[in-house]
Amino acid sequence: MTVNEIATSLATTADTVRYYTRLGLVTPGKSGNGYKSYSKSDQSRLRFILSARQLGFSVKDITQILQEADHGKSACPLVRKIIKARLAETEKQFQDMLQLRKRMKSALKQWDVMADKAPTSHMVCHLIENVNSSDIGEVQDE
Amino acid sequence: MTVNEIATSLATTADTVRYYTRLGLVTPGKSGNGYKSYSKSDQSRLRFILSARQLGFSVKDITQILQEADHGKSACPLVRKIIKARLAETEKQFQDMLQLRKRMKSALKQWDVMADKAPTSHMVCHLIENVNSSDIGEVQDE
DNA sequence: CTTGACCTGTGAGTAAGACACAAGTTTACG
DNA sequence: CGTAAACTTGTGTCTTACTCACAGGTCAAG
Repeated sequence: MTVNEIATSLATTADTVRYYTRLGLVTPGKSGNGYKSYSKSDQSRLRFILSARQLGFSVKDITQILQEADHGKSACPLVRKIIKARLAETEKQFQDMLQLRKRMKSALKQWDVMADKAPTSHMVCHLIENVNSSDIGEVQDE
Repeated sequence: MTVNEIATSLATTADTVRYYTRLGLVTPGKSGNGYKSYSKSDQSRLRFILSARQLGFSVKDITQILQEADHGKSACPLVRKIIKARLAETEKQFQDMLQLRKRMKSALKQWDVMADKAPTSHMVCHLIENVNSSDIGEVQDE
């Protein structure tokens, strides 16, 4: 299969397949014309990669996992370990994003009743500089 | 003030201040020794930048806003416009992250009762390849 | 034989800094 | 006064996971 064929068969883009190929995660053969030729097992491998990405594994994680598997070891213990770390990260990012969303919504609300003003030397935009962080629920240190 | 002084006064890092300086968002003077010298108004400007970042504005957004303000125009209309766009983006990312978290949690749960297996030519790690995506679509949080 | 659609590899661009490095400067101390 | 530690400077590279651009090779149709 050519790049485009395999990409569409996996519902991804040719560029993405080329990217993983470039990193050496898949190693297609060459057909007579010099084009890369992807086999069924390349397809399995790519399917694995795409599934793992969907689960929040980084490409680096996947590289590691694939290396284990290529040495004949079971990658499962590593997979279990990594996903726990990634889940914790995602949880953190999730909370951060929740906070950000809260700040943004609160700001928009406050701004509804505020006028536009011209900038001064010590204030660029009073909307931003005067955002009421106690409303926003932000915790300042010191 | 030196880079470190202003950075700590704003609870950020010297590298971040240098980054914004590099982009030309602040233009400190030089003191005799060639070190950059940040003034009170540089400090105001940096405070504005950091506040805007906290509200989800990109550095590019901020560059634009600062340009308006430097031409003496009120940046408020632009600020209002941009934050709406950013809030929509954040909302999208938030939903995406919610989905990801759901997938991750569901996978972890499924894997609890699954054994480790060695890889085969058509399967790298059955944990990932056998994740039941229909389950994933309907899992509830608890 | 030409046209246009496909393919190739490589190089650069993205966001927002973090980190490295060589070199100049200031401060403290013996 | 010498020097070593602890600062500072600019510049350049690294990160993620692709995405796009480019110059050129290959192939099927007319």
